[in-house]
Amino acid sequence: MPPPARRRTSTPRGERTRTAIMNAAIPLFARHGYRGAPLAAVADAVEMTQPGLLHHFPTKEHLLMAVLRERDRDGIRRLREGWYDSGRSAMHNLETLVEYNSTTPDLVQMFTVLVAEAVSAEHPAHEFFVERYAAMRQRAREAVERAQESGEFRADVDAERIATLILAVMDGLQLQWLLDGGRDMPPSFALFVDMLLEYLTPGP
Amino acid sequence: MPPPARRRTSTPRGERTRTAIMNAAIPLFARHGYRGAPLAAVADAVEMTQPGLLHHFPTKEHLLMAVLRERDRDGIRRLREGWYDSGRSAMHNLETLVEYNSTTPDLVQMFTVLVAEAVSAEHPAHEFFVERYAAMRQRAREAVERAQESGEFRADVDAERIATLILAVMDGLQLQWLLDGGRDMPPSFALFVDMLLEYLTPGP
DNA sequence: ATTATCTATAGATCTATAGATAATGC
DNA sequence: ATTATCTATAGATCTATAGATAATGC
Repeated sequence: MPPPARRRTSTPRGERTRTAIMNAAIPLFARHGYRGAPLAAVADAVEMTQPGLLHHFPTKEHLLMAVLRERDRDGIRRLREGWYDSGRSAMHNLETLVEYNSTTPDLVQMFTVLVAEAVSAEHPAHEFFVERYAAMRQRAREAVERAQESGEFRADVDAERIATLILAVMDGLQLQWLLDGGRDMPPSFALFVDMLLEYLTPGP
Repeated sequence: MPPPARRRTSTPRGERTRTAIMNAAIPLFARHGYRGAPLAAVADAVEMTQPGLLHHFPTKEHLLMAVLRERDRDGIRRLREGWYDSGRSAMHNLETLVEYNSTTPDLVQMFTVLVAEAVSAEHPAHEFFVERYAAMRQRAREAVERAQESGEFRADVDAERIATLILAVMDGLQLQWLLDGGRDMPPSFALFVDMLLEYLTPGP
């Protein structure tokens, strides 16, 4: 006999509620972090009781991971096209991503706050973020390496370090942007890309 | 009649205890954030009871702010010399700072975790970090501007944006370093400084 | 019949206060 | 005398469970 199904089947209504709960959780995790956001606040935001919410996500940790995985999938989709055409187009893609990010402050804040919280190995999302960063770095590294192989970028620079720098600039700009509403991200990132392309372009 | 003194006078013994408490708080705020670190854990670490601790810092918030201000003063002291000699020496100073930071992971982690928590305007350290970043950015901007005025750096780049980038790279590298123990910060930062100096050096 | 939601609540934390005792310093 | 520390505890949260009721779908 097969083991009992782990997840209860769910109706269309249930699916809608799950989605609403995840969307409501984003600004709350963003503002208060995982530890600081009470489940009851998420439940309130979708006008239901806290035990009602737990019918859809058996624990707070399940809710957290569901939100992270769902939103991460979205972000990855956004990087698909044009990523490998050339080094320049990959960098251009990143600029587009940064512009998009600057239109979704809640999402950016949630990821910024949660990754910092998750630096600690005990945090439920620690593994998730370790893997997420490794994957993003590898993706960026591959783009740089291809451009190096084609001769578009100079080959005497460590592609992994460039990848690390690119992620660092994106994260660091997000932090300053969140901390001080006025600060604009895209032009600062564009300046970095400018620097990077000049640096990586082979001398004449 | 003068109003009663706000802070109780304190003996040498009291001062020692205060210092011990602040030092014990650093790794705990680093690992669990402000909200996640119970006062009782800090008290345990210095082998005293939680109400005993509150004799020295009237509230948890007072402890947080005392630790932040104390450690910030330290960091600023470390940037004084050579900062203004030239653009290159300022950048070299930053490399030294990054190298120093890589020897104090607890401090780096505390600042990284707390600034993210403090992005939210309700956080008790929000104002502190907003001001801290504004001050650091201004300091970096001034160094770039002086190098531009002396002709060492090209003058057609916005010094404020360069300053923003420098802070972003430092923060972003710290995050990846904390998340993935192995990642080395100083060489990545050195690569960035290399790029930056090449970019800012006036053409021949 | 099954899923969705609610009320009630146990059990675990956590900050801060009240009030007593122990240690220290003029 | 004053500061430092302790015991005891009130009061506020917060997660998760038990068990009942309401709504939905074959």
